[in-house]
Amino acid sequence: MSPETNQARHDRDSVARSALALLDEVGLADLSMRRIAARLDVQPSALYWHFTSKQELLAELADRITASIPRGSDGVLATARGIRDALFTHRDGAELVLSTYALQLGSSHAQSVLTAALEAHGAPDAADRGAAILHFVLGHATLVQQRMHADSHGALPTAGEIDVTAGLDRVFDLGVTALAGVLSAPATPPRARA
Amino acid sequence: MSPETNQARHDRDSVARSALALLDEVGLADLSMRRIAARLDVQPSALYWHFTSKQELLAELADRITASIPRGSDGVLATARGIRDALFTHRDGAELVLSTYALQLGSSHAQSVLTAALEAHGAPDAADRGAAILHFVLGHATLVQQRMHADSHGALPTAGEIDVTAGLDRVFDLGVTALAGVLSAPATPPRARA
DNA sequence: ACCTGAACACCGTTCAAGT
DNA sequence: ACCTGAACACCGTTCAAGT
Repeated sequence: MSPETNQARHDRDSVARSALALLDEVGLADLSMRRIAARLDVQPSALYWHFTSKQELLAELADRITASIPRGSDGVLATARGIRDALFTHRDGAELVLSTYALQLGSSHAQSVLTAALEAHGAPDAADRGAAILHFVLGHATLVQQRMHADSHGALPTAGEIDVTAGLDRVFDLGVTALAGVLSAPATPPRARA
Repeated sequence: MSPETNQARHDRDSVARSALALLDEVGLADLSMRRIAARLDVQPSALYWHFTSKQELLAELADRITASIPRGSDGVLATARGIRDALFTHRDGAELVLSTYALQLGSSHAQSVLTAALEAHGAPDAADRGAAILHFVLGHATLVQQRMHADSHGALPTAGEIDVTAGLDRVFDLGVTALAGVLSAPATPPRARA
């Protein structure tokens, strides 16, 4: 009985996976190194063998979230939805990716997927439009996700029976198609050019 | 010599102003209740006479930042720039307003100024476009502001001599004009309708 | 009306030392 | 290679008590 007696012995991957699971349970604000350590039955200082700082751990989590973004979706809108949905996969995922991206840590996978989709569509300023769409998606998703969670637990001024999330999908689609350029706008079919 | 002997005696306004000044010096991450209290020569617990929580204080700061957004600028792009510049007026202003707005605390002054500008321009979906532009501006400004400050202090992977801020103004203008609708696009002058 | 003093339950990080 | 134990310098918040 030497293999799984009860000693833990973790590595980078097991720490990150445990942290990601804890993120879903308690949210980013309560995701502390001490809580992660407790979940692994380990002293807080043990985490610093695997990650040099909390920031590095968070960057790893952000990378795992963006890594699940599907490449080569059909069209810019579908790609943008893929990014948004990846952010929504984990609690506070948008906020986490936004702040990590701002500090220029973590990969730029989302950015590259977006510009690829734009180039495939023949957009003129693929790089600039890709950046703009990414900024919009991150801002939008951060706002919506925080609001969604605040709604589910009643901790805000409830304005009657109105669902605050209603209409936000419409705003998202409008935003992405507008930023992508006239080519992929759904309401106005592209007029054949001479 | 009774008026200004040395006793402090503060109110809501003096606390908020001191906190805003400290924000510019140390940034949002290091803006603690204890630091604000120290700056006012007061015990940390004294702050809770004026604000029920740190979150309420931060919401007040966010309101003061957005209150400086000018109403009735000429055009949607100018209005959006006014919002961005107001966020840039204080260190981490964009991040602060974004997170406060997400929690649905603080005023929606920025939102209303934007939709007003859009309606004045005769945009069809003024409310939706206003929301989309606000999400874009908040996401964009948060990203840019964090990157700007990381640049000025050398704490990131410097990719040669390239200025990271270069081209971001272009992305901002492109994003806002695209989201506002074809009417106010600068590169393509509005073709006279029949 | 506004503040002190003391406490409670937490943080991230470092570092010698253990196995 | 991976972890413990103990410490350091912090947090936000509460609450009785002072003036």
